[in-house]
Amino acid sequence: MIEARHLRVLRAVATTGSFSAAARELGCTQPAVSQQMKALEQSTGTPLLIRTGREMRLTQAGEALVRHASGILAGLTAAEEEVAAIAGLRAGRVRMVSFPSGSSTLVPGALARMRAAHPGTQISLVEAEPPRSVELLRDGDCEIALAFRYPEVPGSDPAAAAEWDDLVVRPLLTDRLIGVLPEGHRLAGAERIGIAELAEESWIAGCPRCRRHLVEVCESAGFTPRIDFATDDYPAVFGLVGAGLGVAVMPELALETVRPKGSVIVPVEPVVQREIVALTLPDLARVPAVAATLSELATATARP
Amino acid sequence: MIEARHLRVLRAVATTGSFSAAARELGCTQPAVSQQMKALEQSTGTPLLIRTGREMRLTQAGEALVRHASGILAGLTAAEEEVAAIAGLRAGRVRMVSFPSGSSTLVPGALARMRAAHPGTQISLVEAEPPRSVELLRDGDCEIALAFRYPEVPGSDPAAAAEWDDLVVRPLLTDRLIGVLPEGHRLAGAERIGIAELAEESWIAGCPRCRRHLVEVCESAGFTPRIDFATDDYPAVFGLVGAGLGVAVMPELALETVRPKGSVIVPVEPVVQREIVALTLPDLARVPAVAATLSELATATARP
DNA sequence: GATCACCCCCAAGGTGGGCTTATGCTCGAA
DNA sequence: TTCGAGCATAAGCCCACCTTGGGGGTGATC
Repeated sequence: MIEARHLRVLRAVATTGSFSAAARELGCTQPAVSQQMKALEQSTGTPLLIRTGREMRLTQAGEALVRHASGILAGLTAAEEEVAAIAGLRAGRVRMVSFPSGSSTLVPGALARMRAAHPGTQISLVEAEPPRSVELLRDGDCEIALAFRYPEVPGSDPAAAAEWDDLVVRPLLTDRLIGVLPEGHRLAGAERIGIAELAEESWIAGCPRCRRHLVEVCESAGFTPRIDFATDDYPAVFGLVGAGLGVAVMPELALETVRPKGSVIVPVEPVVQREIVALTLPDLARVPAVAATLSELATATARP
Repeated sequence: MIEARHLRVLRAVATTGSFSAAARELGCTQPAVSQQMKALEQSTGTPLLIRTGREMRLTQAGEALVRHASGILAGLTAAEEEVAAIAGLRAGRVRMVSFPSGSSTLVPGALARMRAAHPGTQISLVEAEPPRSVELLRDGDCEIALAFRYPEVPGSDPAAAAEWDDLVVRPLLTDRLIGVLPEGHRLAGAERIGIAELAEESWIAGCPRCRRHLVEVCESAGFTPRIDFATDDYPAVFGLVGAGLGVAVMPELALETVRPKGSVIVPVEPVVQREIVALTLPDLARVPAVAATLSELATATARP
């Protein structure tokens, strides 16, 4: 087995013409060069150098090795350079998956800053809801998944909390849920309302996880919500509420891109928060481009 | 510094998909693979593998390394193969230099056997007299030099004996010198003649070294030969002797290709022998193709 | 749902190789 | 002839690698 280190030494000996000069060029002592060449000749089984006292010449086998050495060492340095480019953020690809209201608000700024800071990196974004996005992450189809989670409601199934225990969970910000009522609702003018006050209302729920959490919160408040509609399209929620078909709770973050029409928003008690997090795999968290993107996401969402 | 061994392991991990399978393929234990990959990741400074519990995937940097690995490892195996071909006598070049009467007699058979036994080798031959041929050898312009030497005459300069003390000297055969007389010479019918009987003759000498030795031998026999002609062309020697211009001594080997015409050959006393040897450099003597050629020369000249 | 098999990581021990320093030898130049 | 340069060798130290043994986790199977 020829080692690349041996080829490097052999090439230095061939170009400089002596062991001592090669040692100086390689930054080691002359016996080190001497021993390496002896080891290389032993591993190849044939002499590579001719020591004539006057000068150091190559045998035919030595010439063959030197001829191959340039290509091999060039390949090695090219590989090192490419890896170093990825490690040094001069290259690298980050595929991000985000849930809809996150991609429209949190992500763009972070991506723009990432591109500006590290022009060589390629950041892509697709949208997917949390269960699917985590699946993409685990399957290797993305590097970062933006997801959200609700605080655990006492008495509910604790399985959800362990859902991401093998992932790196990086909290980005907490998003408060607010109530959405029709404009003419009896509580539309209230400063804040208790969620139990909406026990008799018809409810419009969001995605399955949001819906599940809504039920848990309502049940801990003493009632089971009557859910007539379920959609994770926020403009549709506003439309349904505005049409008087029910009430809803909605992440405050959604309001940054969707304007209520025919409905009013009211803070609800108890304060329900969802936490928006970035998820990645432990190994990926150490990939420079991924780490940098996570940092950009964190700073982009840091609001004092 | 990326090492070829690491690339080999990484490629095995990438193709097999697990450390254990790679270890089986490489013939080592699984912790060895694990440690090698850790070392490689540490030397590159970035994760290369994603351990998801289920399967082992490559990061982008890992993919880049594997992509380069094939070329690098192919280059290494190609280099090993070429060197192995030279070491295994499936390739290799031997440039031989011989003095004229050697090349016409000793060499052809040895070269033919060499070609037959190792068809991949390339044997070439050029002619040069000993001082020049040794120079070619020392300058790296040939691998084997055929030369001859005379036994040291007591009282003469011992420098000649040390001329080749840094070379590998492989004796091939000893060549007896015989006297050449004109057909009508008074001693032409003798069974053998003492060299002192030719003290008053006119002499025809050969190459400078032959001439020098002739003088030494004659002087130890009590006379100084009168040398009127000097040529190392044996047919010319026969011509000169046949024309009655003098007497000569000549290697018996020369008679194999040159037929005397107008002259007779007579053994002389004391028996003067020259030793024909193959010379090479110590390092070259260990080159397989050179060693094989030397063996062929030795067996070709072994006469029971 | 429990067990089994597989796979990976970690720690410890032993062995081997590589580098360095120091020394001797040879060769070529002044 | 002396001096400097260069290579080889030996001894010693240190690091790196490999192996063995044990533990934790996961997925499949009964």
